[in-house]
Amino acid sequence: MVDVADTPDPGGEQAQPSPAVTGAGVQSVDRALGILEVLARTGESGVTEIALELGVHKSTAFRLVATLEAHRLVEQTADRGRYRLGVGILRLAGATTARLDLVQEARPIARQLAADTGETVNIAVLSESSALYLDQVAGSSALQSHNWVGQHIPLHATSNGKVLLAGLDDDGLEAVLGTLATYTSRTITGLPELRAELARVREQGFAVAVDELEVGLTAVAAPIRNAHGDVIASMSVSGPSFRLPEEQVEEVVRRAVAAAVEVSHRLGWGHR
Amino acid sequence: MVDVADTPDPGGEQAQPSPAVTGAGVQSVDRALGILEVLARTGESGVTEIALELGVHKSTAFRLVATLEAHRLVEQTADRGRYRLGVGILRLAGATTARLDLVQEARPIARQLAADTGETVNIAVLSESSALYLDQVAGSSALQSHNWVGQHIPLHATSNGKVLLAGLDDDGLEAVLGTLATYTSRTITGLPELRAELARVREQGFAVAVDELEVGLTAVAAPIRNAHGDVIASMSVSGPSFRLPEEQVEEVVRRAVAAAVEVSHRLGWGHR
DNA sequence: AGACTGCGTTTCGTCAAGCGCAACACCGAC
DNA sequence: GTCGGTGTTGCGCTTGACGAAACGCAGTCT
Repeated sequence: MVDVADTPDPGGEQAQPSPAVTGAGVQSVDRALGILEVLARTGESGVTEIALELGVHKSTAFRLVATLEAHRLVEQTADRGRYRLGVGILRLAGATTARLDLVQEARPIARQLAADTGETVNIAVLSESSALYLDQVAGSSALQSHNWVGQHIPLHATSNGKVLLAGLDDDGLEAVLGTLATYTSRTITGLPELRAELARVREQGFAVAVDELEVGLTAVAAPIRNAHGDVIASMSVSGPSFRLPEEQVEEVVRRAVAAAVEVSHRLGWGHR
Repeated sequence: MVDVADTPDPGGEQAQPSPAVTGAGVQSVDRALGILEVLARTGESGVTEIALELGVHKSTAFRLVATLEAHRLVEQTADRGRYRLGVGILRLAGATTARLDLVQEARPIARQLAADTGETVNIAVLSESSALYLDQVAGSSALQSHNWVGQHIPLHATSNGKVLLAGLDDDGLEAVLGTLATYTSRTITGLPELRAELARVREQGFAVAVDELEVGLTAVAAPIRNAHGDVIASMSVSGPSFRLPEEQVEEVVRRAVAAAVEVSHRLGWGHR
């Protein structure tokens, strides 16, 4: 057919081989997924707002959103309203965690641990330079308490994070650690101090964080290992500091370590 | 050519048993989301398999998968391996659950249930070896029972409690159960009888309690589940026994179960 | 060993699918 | 009323996505 190259290639203007900053493959899909991320960040947005954020036209954003809506990944608040993430995400997330034998094996034990201690139990893995929470079992009260699943948490200021860091070698540590942000007066911000703390964690087989991420929040964590002995995840018990005084932390640590060991066994660690 | 979405029809797109993509919208996005659904169903698939399932060419499927991978929504098992859902899904889910509150999602449905039955509706969760009532919607009748919100109620003598217990495994059951106090002559006090009753509850998907906590008080309850299928709460309809004769209980049970299922769906429970 | 078959991956020319534009319906505020 | 804002919808044009075929690599059968 006609070669309507109105804008001919101006001489040697090679197309940049990697023009896409976002690592784009299929662009419309890329944009659609961008919409999901925008909604995850903002919680709720209108079509115009989304279009602005993505740098595309309103109508484009609308069509993408409509497609996402057909799959229940987003939903609109009113008949003529803004959009937010929908339940389809949750169904996919359920399938994601169901697939992870880690979560499968850990869940009953986590539940038992939560029942024994009366506090919230979390399971986290290392992901993209932070701790990603895979699963959570609420403790005594407040099943509606804040859900951390899917959240990214700083590594140096949490018991889970310290356990995960302690499982890395020096190279891995350097690759993962960024700047050590300060959250409270007790947050470990110096690299030497952190290394010392990690050595202690490695030696004693658990980590404790009191008021390091948030004042009044105490957490203990223990490593979960795979068949090779690598630390692949961390299991934590956390609650308000007043409910977890020092003498009780010992008992909680004992239970948490035992639970983590049990999960590790189920994953094939130290068999026979 | 194909008319894109003659009518958006946001309601009737379910129950397409064939893996064929749902249709309307931006085609490539539609296919990409189809891939997510395929992976959610199969747990793990190769490019060729996905392409076959979607009815597209291998290369097309690959490009879509690669785009999804760039956003961490899928990941491949090995360097040259199959694909499965990734952690990006969990991050999105975190943003979704952040706004999902059990009480908030359940209240409109509970209100409808109360209106339909004319009786009081309660929502309870497991907390510290008893049932904690989170919310209550009064029925239409003048005869009101007192407000139970915030109260801790014995697990073995209420319909809500039995539903919550039925959601536990044996270990959890043992951890939670104390002594089975006697409230009326119909209270279940023997552990074997309770186990049998819980098995029945588990099988039929609801619980009934007549005069077990208090003479003259009848209640039915159905489980509310999260995305993993765990029983996280229980929704009950309760009223004076004389207003809930046996033949009417059937109808109330049907409504209560339907309401609980609806709430579960809003919380991401699959299985339409 | 070698041929063969399967996989995931890459390249490339073609064409229709998706894009931006602009107009639309609708709502609330000045 | 007008204006500015929203989400929504046709419509041509072109860009971006598609399918066919080739490629590199691992197993596996002969």
